[in-house]
Amino acid sequence: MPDSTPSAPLSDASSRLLLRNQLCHSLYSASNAMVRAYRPLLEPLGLTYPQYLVMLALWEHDAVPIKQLVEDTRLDAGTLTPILKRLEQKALVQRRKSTEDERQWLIVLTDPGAQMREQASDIPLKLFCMTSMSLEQAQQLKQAAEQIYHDVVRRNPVDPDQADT
Amino acid sequence: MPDSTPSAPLSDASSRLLLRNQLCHSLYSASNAMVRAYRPLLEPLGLTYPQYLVMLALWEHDAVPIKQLVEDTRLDAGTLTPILKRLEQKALVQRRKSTEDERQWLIVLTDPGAQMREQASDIPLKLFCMTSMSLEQAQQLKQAAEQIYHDVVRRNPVDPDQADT
DNA sequence: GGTCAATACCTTGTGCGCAAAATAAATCCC
DNA sequence: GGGATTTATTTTGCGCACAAGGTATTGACC
Repeated sequence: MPDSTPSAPLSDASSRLLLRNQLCHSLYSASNAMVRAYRPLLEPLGLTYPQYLVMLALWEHDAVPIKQLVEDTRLDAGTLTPILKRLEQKALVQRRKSTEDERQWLIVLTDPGAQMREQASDIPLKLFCMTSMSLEQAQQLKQAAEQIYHDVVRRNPVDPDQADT
Repeated sequence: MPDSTPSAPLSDASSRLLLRNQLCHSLYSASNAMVRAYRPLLEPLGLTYPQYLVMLALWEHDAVPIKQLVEDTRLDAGTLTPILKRLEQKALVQRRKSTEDERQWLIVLTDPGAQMREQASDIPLKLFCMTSMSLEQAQQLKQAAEQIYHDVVRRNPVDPDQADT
């Protein structure tokens, strides 16, 4: 392996700046490619990938405040607002004002929204089958992605109070 | 581990639809968090993460046609056009018409663009230090991300002729 | 040498990501 | 109980992702 996998990709500044040594570039392009791969699978449902994430969250817990959707989907609140608006336009969800806290909106599945779960049930397997990964590899990759997520979120917290604890 | 890491996350449709079993969700949020983590590091250079990717590519090969930048950065051509326009506005690159093929533009670093490489040299290490990953873990994650990228790109090719070969 | 398809690149339109600022309701606190 | 602070959500503005469609140049083929 003369140069495709140098033994010390962090050894000097020059090799660190090589695109082929950039873990983040691999992560970034893999994520984008994955969203692209979802597109034809989600197209029959009329969903985008982030919209699908919201539906996944709602199929687990219906009638949840937006705050919890932010937490579960890891989407930004400012991103979620227009996504929910579009899901509402498609008659998949409804907004209901929380009774005990007038600031909160509860997001509720409509019947079509709840029924869509069936049509989506084979999507995860289909996407997994696009890859040549073993289940073990996939689990390992998931765990590594989780670790990097929590690491960099901890160091770039939304709430500065959580920094360096 | 009663339910946080079920032994068979692909066993039935119900558990496959759980957000916590979605490798793609981990990948997606890790990638987004990573880009967020780059922001404060790139802010002194006045670059976004995709712009930084282009600069990385140019620091390797100057005076390249856009077609090669598409390949190296894995960014879409339609995405690259406005990125290059912004880099040009910041006087980091210039466009030069190729002499042997009038369709091609060559992207050339300006002096400030080339000199920016020095200021960027410690960014990869800084980001790596935000994580708690070992070098081995990082290399493993990179390789897994590469695999998933090539797998799903092969199955969702830009050029249909490449499908299922 | 003139069509015709392929190639390189750009444009347009929609949706997302996210920082920063705004709004409005709840809570703290004296 | 009234003003200050916090919390839940929305808005605004900019940049990116990408599909679809357009333009112009090249090269292949007849």
